[in-house]
Amino acid sequence: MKSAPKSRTEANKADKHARILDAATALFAERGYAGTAVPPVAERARVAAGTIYRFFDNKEALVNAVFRRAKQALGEALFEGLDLEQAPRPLFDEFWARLYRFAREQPEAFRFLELQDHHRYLDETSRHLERTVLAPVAVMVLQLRELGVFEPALPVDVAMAFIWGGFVGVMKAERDGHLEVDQRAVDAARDMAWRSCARVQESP
Amino acid sequence: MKSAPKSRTEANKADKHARILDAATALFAERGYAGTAVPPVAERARVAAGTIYRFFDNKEALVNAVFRRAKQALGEALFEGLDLEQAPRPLFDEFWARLYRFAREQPEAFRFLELQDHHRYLDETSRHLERTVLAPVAVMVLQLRELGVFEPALPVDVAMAFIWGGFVGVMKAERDGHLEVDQRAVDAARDMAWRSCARVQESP
Amino acid sequence: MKSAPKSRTEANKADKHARILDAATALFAERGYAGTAVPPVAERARVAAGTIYRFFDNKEALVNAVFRRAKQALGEALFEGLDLEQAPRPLFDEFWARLYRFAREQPEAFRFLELQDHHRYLDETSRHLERTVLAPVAVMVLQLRELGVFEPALPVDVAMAFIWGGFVGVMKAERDGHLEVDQRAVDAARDMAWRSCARVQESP
Amino acid sequence: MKSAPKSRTEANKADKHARILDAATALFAERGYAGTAVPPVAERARVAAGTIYRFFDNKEALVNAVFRRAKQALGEALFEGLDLEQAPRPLFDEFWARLYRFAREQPEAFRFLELQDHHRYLDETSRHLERTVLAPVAVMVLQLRELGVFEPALPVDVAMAFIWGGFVGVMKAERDGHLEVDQRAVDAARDMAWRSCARVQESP
DNA sequence: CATGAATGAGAATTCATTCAT
DNA sequence: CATGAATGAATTCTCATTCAT
Repeated sequence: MKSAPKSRTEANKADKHARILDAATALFAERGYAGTAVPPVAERARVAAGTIYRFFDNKEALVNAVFRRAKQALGEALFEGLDLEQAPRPLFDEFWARLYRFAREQPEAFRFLELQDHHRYLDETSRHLERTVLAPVAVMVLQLRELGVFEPALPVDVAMAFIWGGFVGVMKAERDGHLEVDQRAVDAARDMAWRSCARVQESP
Repeated sequence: MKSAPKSRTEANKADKHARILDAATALFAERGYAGTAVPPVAERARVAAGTIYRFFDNKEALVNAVFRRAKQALGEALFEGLDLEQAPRPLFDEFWARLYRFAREQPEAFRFLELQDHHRYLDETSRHLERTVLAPVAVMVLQLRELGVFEPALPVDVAMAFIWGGFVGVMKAERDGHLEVDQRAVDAARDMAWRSCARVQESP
Repeated sequence: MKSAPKSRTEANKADKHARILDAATALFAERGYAGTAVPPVAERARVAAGTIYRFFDNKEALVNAVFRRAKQALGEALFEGLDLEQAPRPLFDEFWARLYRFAREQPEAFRFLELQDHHRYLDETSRHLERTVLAPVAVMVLQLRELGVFEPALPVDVAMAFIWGGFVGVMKAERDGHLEVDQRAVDAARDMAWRSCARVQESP
Repeated sequence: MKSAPKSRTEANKADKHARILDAATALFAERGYAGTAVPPVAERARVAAGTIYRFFDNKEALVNAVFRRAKQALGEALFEGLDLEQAPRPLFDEFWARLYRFAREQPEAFRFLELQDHHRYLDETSRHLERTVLAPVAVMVLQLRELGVFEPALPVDVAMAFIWGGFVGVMKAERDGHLEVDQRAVDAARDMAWRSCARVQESP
């Protein structure tokens, strides 16, 4: 539990840090890492350009910080307080709802995470986070397969990549104007995701 | 079929044009649009930097040309000579095989198309192409739905976005080292894609 | 003799002032004026960056203060309590020993004084000091010349410049790794300096 | 032997390279390395700022190039065509005259070489040059000592450092306004240098 | 007074584009 | 036409100085 803000100064400092990350997330999401200059980030964060370098060693450190915060936020949005004891389908539905909520509530972080032009600038810590944050999904998929709910031959890694990609594809299609993602569309995508994994009923 | 080369000069010219597009595709795919400088493109294409500007007005025109060629190549790879009269599942399997072959044979074009940091630089012609190239897929999905092979409630646009996204997700996972895409994985992904759309068998 | 410290506060203040000058001398000596940033000076002096500006108007004023203190320390080291009544050679030897002691005991001040990249920032007072501190040496040289110990045709200003330069050259050669300055080397240099001025014995 | 200029373009290129080195030498000599910004160098060389980076990787590479050219020019000025068979004193006088001519004809290179604030940026090649260029002087001093012209106890390295330092001290005193270096002064300094090394005549 | 976070002008460097050859 | 050296605006980053706390 965070204690009350220590002082105006410290609160302010944390604030600036967050404002810089917010601004960078939004601009990186919009224009890509290489396409974003530092001064616009500063301007959006309402700080001077030099201030960014008080918080981050360089642009690369900044993009790593943005990445980590976004990835961690995703992990929390997906798993914090998630009741793993539910029945498979309700569990899957809640997972999907959380995914969608994240994409809606933190669209910039979500979009940033899909982007790829910063991948070459991620350091080892970030790459490690990349690998771990979605690990619980792997466990879920594995269990559902063991339970006979999912296809027995379903490769876990392929399933995760396919479903995540499918969700991203739907959100991207919306951004590109090919699609409007309303509740009906989200539900349709969720059902596709489910069916893509679910064990096919044998006709008796 | 292309007509015979008019003259050594013209052949040479066409060659340079292609080399520039090849080089730009590869570098854009690797580093993103903003992350790629023009001189390295020239070097890789074995032409002088100035020569690029004889063929393309500026870097933006170049990326549009790259995009169009890649998108068109995708369209051709997917649909050229495709026998639409096949039974649904074989048709789907062939479609998937073609998709995979494109990703393997033209990895740079494929990767470039997934990238997003050039989207803001695409002109109207390119955006139009974006919308039309995959239109035949929409037709396919629609027909399969009408035939009762696909879920009757399946929204065509969501289905396309989801499946394309799923495929991209799998290929991306491979590039990110999360996955090795061998024939088994491709088939697994294909089956997921099919199941995600296929009408669920009612237990009688 | 300094009067007793007025109060804890004032003593503290004088202390900070001295620490800042020490830090600045060391860093200017090491990296040059333009190559030294102010914050590292503050850090080394264990004060805040802003504090430096309570004592000195700006970086230029700081370097002038550093220069004056160093130059004055040199003057004191060379002449304080020097017995001018000694015979010429012992006097010269003591002068040389003092010079060497200064270079060893206050290496940073000594090195700073040789450096030249701050000269353009010196103000009139500093430049005046530059001219006066070594004035006693001129007197010494002049007297020795009058006494017939030094060459009658020896130009005083050339002699001073040459000998000072020679000493600096030897210390610099040590810093550059061309030379190790032990007692033997110091003595050799002293003898060179003496001979360079001393009246040549006519062979009878 | 250099062949005639290959083409206007190549001549121009070599020209720019030289102009940049000239400008950098002058400005580094005047303001020091850290005190000199790149654009003024470009302006003085009548090229664009970016052009400097076509010839030199960065400012550090530039200062190394400046150093090498200056040091080599010094070596050539001192030793090219020098008749080592002359009698000791004439040889020494010619050496001194060459030293003085270099200081007068290439004052910026000479002053640059005395400066110290670029030493930390010199690379191994430059440092090596530093050590080798004046090696012939060591040989000269050694021989004169063997011949009994110089003091038998004279340490060669100290002698070189002292004499070089003495000469530099005289030229620096002129620049600082303490002295006017005319022929009489140069000769006086030369005689000091000679005496500083020469074997003292024993009174019989 | 002392602090040190913040500033923003200015530094080094890159790169899209031009143009003399 | 093709070239690639040259350009200079724009980019990343630094640092002397200020000022709220």
